[in-house]
Amino acid sequence: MASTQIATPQPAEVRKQTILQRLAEHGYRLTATRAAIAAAIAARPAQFTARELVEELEPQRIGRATVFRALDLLVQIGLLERLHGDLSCHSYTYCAPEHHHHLVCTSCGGVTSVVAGTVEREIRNLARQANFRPVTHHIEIYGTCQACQATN
Amino acid sequence: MASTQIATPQPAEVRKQTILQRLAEHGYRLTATRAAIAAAIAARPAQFTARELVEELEPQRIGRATVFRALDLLVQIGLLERLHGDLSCHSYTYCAPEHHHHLVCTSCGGVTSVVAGTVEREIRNLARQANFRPVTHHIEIYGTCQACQATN
DNA sequence: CGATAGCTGAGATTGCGTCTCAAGTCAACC
DNA sequence: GGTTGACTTGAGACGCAATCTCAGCTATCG
Repeated sequence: MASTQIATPQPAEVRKQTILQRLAEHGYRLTATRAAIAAAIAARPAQFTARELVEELEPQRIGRATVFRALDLLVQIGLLERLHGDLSCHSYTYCAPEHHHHLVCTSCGGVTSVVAGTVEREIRNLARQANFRPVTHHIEIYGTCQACQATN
Repeated sequence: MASTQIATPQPAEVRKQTILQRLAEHGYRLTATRAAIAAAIAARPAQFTARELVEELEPQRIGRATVFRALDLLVQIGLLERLHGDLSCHSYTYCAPEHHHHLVCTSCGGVTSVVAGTVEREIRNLARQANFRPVTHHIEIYGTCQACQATN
């Protein structure tokens, strides 16, 4: 097994079903509202903000509070992750539950997840040299994805 | 030169002077208000929030807006950096302008800056494998610093 | 010293995110 | 197939950080 894996994105329908299944597994009820939220999240190509989701779902009479509750739930379950862009506070991205990092394209906004064993090892080395006991870490790499490199 | 360097903190007075000098270099005026803000920032041991700074400076009749303007300025110049804790949105930390990463102690809140050549290299490798052209990246490592390990 | 561009503070304003609570709905159990 | 109880929801109020505005002030330069 290579130390670096690039996650292949799932189609929207699969993602929606995954979200609903995971909610059920964790003992949450399957409601029409949650299905609508799951569909909206699954349909988004990459990262999105809470605000966007709220605006998209408002015409369907789904309240702000409900959207925020659902986002929190999904972050907790591990199906969404918060990203920390420098400008707007945080955005969310759908992702697999294992530990991984993000390649964020500043041109198209696309997010690719990678599992990076080598980097993990170096992080641990680094912390040890500073007598620091690492618990968790965030790595976000900003740049240009292959598709956007081609079009520019 | 080792690939990993742990930055040694400067005394507060030096930091304050550095801030004022940098502002002048960038063509900004040196005012009593900015000196007070610089002193307040320099006196803080580690990371701090905008709110803390505002509260500290309010009794001196320094307005909210002014503090935020100063923070933005210093981030732009590269003397402050925004950190992204998971809970409260962002906090600031004083830091040297070169590229580096942070070891954030979740117990005492202390921030240590490290320059990590090896990790940088692995990041580039990782991006190359994904056909991604990296421009910048953030690495934040959360855990327990040496002092806090001892007291627990 | 005088002019002016930059800086400042107070308060209004915006907007994200949270809280509350009554009403609605799912799911388990009979 | 009903009943029950706990979970879920929407609307609006709310709290709070951050931004905006604008009139007055001041550092800097000539």
